[in-house]
Amino acid sequence: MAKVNVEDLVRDHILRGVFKPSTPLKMEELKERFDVGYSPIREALSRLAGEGLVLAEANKGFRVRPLNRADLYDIAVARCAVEKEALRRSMIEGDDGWESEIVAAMHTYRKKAAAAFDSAETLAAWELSHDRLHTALIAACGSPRLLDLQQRLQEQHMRYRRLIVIPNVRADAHEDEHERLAAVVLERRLDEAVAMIERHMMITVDALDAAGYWTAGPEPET
Amino acid sequence: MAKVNVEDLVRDHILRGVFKPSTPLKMEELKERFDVGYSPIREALSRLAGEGLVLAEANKGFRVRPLNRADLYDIAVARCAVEKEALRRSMIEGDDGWESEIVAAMHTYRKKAAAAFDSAETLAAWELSHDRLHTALIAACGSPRLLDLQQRLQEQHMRYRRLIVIPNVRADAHEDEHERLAAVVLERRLDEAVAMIERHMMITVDALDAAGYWTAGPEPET
DNA sequence: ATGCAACAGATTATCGAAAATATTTTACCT
DNA sequence: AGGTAAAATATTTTCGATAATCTGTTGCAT
Repeated sequence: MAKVNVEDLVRDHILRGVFKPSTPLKMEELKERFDVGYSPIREALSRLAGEGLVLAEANKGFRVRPLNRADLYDIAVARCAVEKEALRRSMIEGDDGWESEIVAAMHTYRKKAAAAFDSAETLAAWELSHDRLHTALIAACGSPRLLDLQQRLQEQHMRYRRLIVIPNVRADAHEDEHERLAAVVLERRLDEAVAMIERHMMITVDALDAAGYWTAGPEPET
Repeated sequence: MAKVNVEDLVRDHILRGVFKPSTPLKMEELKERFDVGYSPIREALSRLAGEGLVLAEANKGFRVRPLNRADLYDIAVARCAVEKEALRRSMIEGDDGWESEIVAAMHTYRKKAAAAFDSAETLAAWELSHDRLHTALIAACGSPRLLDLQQRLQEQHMRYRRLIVIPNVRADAHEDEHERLAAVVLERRLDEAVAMIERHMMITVDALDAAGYWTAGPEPET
């Protein structure tokens, strides 16, 4: 069998929703499913706990981190801190290569967005191109830590974004916030870009609020 | 024997410099020293790797993360992103309780700073009060993630700060940047405070540069 | 001498049994 | 019935033996 990494495997399962929020991650079950011993599983879960996708309670094992509004809002706040600073630095330092990567990412994003609702696969492809675009924007920031933080926060955000089909993809491309954001970034209008990304971070929070998502069912806090 | 957590134990050893930068963390040795089996050690080291204090290489084990200028600078950049945003939110949301905590932290800091150079213990106490002050400033930001990130970045920063005795404690308290920073924060002069903390983040970078620290010996990059 | 392959020693990574801890069930008393 | 204690079961967590991998060394051919 191909050599696969348990951490990535579990992460994928969580992000794809195979392991649902709050689900206990039983040792026996994971051992069976991935065909590995206890040690690699515990190690992987420990790391994922540090990453924020998994919750660990002493002597009670691990479970998939639950979703709630407060946590989503917090992700947005943290992303705000990271992406604002990273974008600022990126727009100051970014060279021609950086610009062209943005143009390329934007092109892909447009294509994937157009076909987003054709199937589950094209939807996933759209999501991927979306995250890639955001990464491209800050790619020139020069800070490994900011890039890594963005990556992790994007992952955590993804689980929430998938709760609803975000009504953010318009037939008219110019209606899409990303079009305008990318344009402003490439024109190096720094303050405008930072302000835009700050608002942009709140889209999923607002969308779920507008849909009444958190009021519908009884909210599971734990 | 008291029930202790291996992760905290190893973290302390790294931060206190018992385990020096780049030192391989051998399983056998740690097993012996802490009197535990392999599993808890690997788990702890995995988490510490995610935290950034330890480096993990597949099939080559773990070692204490090395120190170099680029990494210190990156810590400063990340702290900049986190503390600027957190301070901003804290200054907007902070109530009377928050203010009084700052006054208290500042008082302690002043006392510890005055006695900082008496002994190794008082120096450590000063460091602790310093980090506590910074935490107090952003305590009202309302974001668990930003608070957690600050904590982790402070830890990572600590190893660098200890490389030199930072000539930042003046007999005249008003010369200390922290005095002015705390004052500006309490007066809610937002833009000034954010600008100050941004500069403040670079103190250790500049101090080590000024001391020629990185040019002295041959820099170990790996 | 130099390069390379096979061997030997050291170290990490994994496994599954055993110990520790939590949870559920049962039995008993008021 | 309601509540508590003890036993039984389920689950996590740790341990040390074993397997896998890396590193350095020897011996041999060029």
